[in-house]
Amino acid sequence: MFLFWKKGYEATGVVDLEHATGLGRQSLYGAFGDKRALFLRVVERYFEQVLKPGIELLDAPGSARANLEQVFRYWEVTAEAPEFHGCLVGNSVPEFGAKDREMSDVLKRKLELLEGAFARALQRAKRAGEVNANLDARATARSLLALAQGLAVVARVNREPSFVRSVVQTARRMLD
Amino acid sequence: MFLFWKKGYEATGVVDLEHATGLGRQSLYGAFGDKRALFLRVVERYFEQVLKPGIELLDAPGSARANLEQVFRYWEVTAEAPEFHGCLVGNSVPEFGAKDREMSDVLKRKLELLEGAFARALQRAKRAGEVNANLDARATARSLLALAQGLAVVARVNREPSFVRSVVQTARRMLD
DNA sequence: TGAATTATTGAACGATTTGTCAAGAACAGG
DNA sequence: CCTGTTCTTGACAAATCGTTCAATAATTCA
Repeated sequence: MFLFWKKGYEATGVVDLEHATGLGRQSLYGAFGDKRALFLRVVERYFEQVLKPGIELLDAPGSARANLEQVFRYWEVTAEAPEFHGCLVGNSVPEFGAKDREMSDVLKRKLELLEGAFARALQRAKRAGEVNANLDARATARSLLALAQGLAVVARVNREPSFVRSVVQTARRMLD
Repeated sequence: MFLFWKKGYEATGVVDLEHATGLGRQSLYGAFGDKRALFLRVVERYFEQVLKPGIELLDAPGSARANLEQVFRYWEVTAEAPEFHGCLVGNSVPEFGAKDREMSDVLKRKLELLEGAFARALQRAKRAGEVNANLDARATARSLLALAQGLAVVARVNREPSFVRSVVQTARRMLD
């Protein structure tokens, strides 16, 4: 998973995958079919291990606003980490967007699930009076998604921690 | 330029470049050196033709707030266009981020120039009382950059015009 | 016009790509 | 212990990658 995450789909060769997994070639192809199918599994794995915990955190009972704040803090610690490779889903969008509609749809669905979780948390925070009452939950959820994806892209080249903090600060301001 | 923009660096072969430019192979290599050098030229060209006009628009005299609004409208029309391929710079970040620091620095500089233009416009709008007086120009500029890059990524798979409009609406709200 | 330089063309290069084949190792059940 | 199945290993095949070579065409300049 980390190979695809770090280097992207095309730049990762099957020989790299062999070294990373320890499996031989025939085992890889026997188990997954081909490279593309393996990548699909990796996307699912990435969603389960990275995005889904965030979604569950947003849906966790208690203060939705506090949940959102925790997600923002998660953005900070990951994007400031010395080895940050953005979001596997977002990284893959440009790579498949022009030539693989099915893959694009898979990626799109993952982003939609994240957007939905943001929207639910915002709606819940709104009802609890934890965020601005005039806030458009749907539009804000979409913007938080875009902000996160943009942060994932820009923070890969701009390594200043202050950059990440500026963006996260704005994310917080969006709720008030 | 459009080939790299649409398909990315690795996915674009030199045979594609021949067909796109009409030039023969030796001519391409004689004129640019190699594929990577050609891509560097393409990035410069993209900056001149796409990003720089936006920067100049932000720096244009008159109402800075109006200039910002015009940029937001530009986001809308481009991201909603039937053939939208995101931002060449942002698309390239994941592709080079893990293996080509020099290229990453080039991409980083392009994003910084955009961020700087946002910051100047925001500062100017602040002095003119066209935006919230408590606004942190630097942080907001960084966030507008991230929002734009995120929009460029997500809007490639989520083709609903309402998505783009939601994000742009939030960008406007960030100024108040 | 003639000679020298530049530009273009098609073929070929070596390296690397994904995917497959076939032989051998480990293991299962009877 | 022997046979049949599964798994692993390395080599191989076909295609494509970026790049270069060699020959031809075009152009420039005296």
